[in-house]
Parts: sequence; C-alpha cells; structure tokens
Amino acid sequence: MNKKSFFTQQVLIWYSDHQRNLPWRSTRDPYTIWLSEIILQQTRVAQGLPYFMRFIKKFPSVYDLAKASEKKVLKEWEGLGYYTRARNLHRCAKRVVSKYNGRFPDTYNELITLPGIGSYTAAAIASISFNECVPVVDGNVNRVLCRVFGIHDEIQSSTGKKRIYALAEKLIDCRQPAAFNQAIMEFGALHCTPKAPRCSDCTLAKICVANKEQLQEWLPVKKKKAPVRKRFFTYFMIKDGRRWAMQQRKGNDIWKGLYEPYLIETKQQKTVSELIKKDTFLKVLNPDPNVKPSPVYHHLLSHQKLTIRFVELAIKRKPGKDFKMPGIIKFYSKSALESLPKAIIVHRFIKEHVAT
DNA sequence: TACACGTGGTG
DNA sequence: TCACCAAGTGT
Repeated sequence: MNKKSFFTQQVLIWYSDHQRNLPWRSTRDPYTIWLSEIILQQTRVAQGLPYFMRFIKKFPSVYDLAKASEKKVLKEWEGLGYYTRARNLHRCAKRVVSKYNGRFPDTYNELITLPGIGSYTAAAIASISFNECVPVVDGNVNRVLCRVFGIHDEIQSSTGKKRIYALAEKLIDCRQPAAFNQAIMEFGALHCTPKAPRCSDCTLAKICVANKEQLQEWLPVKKKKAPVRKRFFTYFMIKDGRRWAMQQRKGNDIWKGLYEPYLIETKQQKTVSELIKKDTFLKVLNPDPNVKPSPVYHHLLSHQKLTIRFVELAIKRKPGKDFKMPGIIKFYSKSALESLPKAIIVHRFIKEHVAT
C-alpha cells in the first residue's frame, strides 16, 4: 500500500476509535453544520460549545435567525470575539431565506458566495452535509499534512497553500468525504497537537517525516506575527439620572457593531483632568474635577494591547438647553443597558459597577 | 498579499 | 510571564 492510501486508511480508523461525541456530529442538517462551523472558526470546541447550544435553542432554524435583529444576534455572540462572524452569520441567514427559500445551497461553489463562508467553511458544509468530495484545509489539516509529508513551505504562502490543498485532494476518500474531513481535523485537534504531539502512540509514526527527523516542533512553518499595537482607552460612564450614555462602534476597528460608553482614545496614558480639559463635549458637562478613574484593565487582543480605564460621570446640566449630546450617543435604562451587546471587558465592568 | 479581527487556554 | 494557538474570512 502506498503512503497516501495508508494515511487515509489510518486516519479514518483512528477517527472511528477516538472521535468526540459532539452535538453537531449527530446530524447532517446544513443549518446545524453551518452554525457549528462559523462558531468554531478560530475557536476551541470547549469555548464555542456553550454558544452553539444557546444559538440552537434561541434560533432553532435559519428562519428564526434571519428574522432576529442584528443586535439580538450580537448579544448572543457576546464574549466569543471576531464579531464580524456574528454579523455575517446574520447576513447569511437572511440571504439563505431570501435567495434560497430557506434551504442552504448544496454545492461548494454556491456556498462560498455566502457571507462569512470562505473556502474552509464551504468545503466543510459541502462535504459533511451534502457528501461533496472537497477537502477541508484548516489549522489542523495544515499541521498534520506538513508534519506527516514533510512540507517545509510557509503555510500562509501561495505555494504552501496550493501544495497542501493539492495533497489533501489526493488524500480524501471520495466514498466518505464527511468522515475523512472530520477525521483529519479531529486527529490534529486531539493527537497531532501543536505542542507535545503523541508520536509514541501514533499509527502514522512510521510514515511521518516529522517523527522520523524530529521536526514536530518546526512544522508547520509559519511566518512570525507583527508586534502588537498599544492603545489607551478611557471610557466615561456618563449617567443622567438613572440612565447611561452609550454609543455603537462603527468603522473599521475592533468591536464593530458593539456598544460602549463615551470613549477617548490616546496614544499614551493621560490624566483624566487633561482629557476632560481637551474634550469639548466633556468640558461642557462640567464634571467634578476630582473624578477618579477605575484602576486600569489590560486587555489583550491578537494584534493589540489595550489599557482601559473607566470614569463614572454624573451629568449636572441637562442636555437640550445649553448643549447637545453627540449624535451617536443614546441613553439607556439599566435593563436596556444590559441587553446591549458589548465587548467582554466593557460588559464585565458594567456588570460589576452599574447598580440602579 | 498581508494584515486586521477577540477571547481564553496552554506550556 | 507571554508567545502561541484555536474547525478562517474579508479586504
């Protein structure tokens, strides 16, 4: 038996013996598969699982998801990160209902045209739900194939991606594409792990280049990441009576679509009185000059390090007569405030510090 | 093509 | 501690 056939056979055997029992494994329903795949993009099963359960319960069908508001969908997504996924999830549901009468298209080529569905997710849905023989290439597949077949190209590079995809196309068992695709991913997730792969207990060890040459630590080859950008956020929790000012984030930046208090961002840490003095809007509010900020929170994103403080500010002068609130700011009661989708760090602060 | 996009777990 | 990672996509 040649090396490729052996690989395919062993991965499928390994999967039948070791696969986890996960809720989306007991169905081929494309809505369920699609939802699980979107949630699991760049996300561990343990982290995504509770979100999947809540989404299925709250939005049992693509119609339920399509008719919900974007705010509701974002709220359900709160804390999972990569919020564009949630907005595209919602757009995709609406598209499936409006353009496909509520039935997901059943081919890779049509699936990939939908928002939030790229090459990986299109292949996953096409193979798992519709038995189309297209290989998935995710982080697990990259790792497993680069190690076993000794691929030294950078996996982000054009040649690396082509080489890995071409290899996956040769390996996939077209009699059972759903099983093969899930098998190779599960094998990467549980056995051929990034750190400390279980080579001593691996049926592929005898054909694995990385095992033979002790290259597990070096494969797959990845390019180094850029250093993280540092940003300083000061949030002003503006309170007018029993209502709080919030605004929605727009533009091309983190947390797009989520809500937050009035924000002043600086390139370095400044004192609160400095910020107030310079800010035309806050100056008009005539705040207590001795307001003290919360201790700083450090929040790490993949490419940014945020230093965040919160300042609680009660409005002394009513807006309307002498001044107006900036257009994007609106006031929310306690319960309305809590129902807004927020970044996790903002959510936590508000939950802990906002009483009635 | 390279980079931006979240959060939490891991060694 | 902190760099790296986790079922990628959009621009």
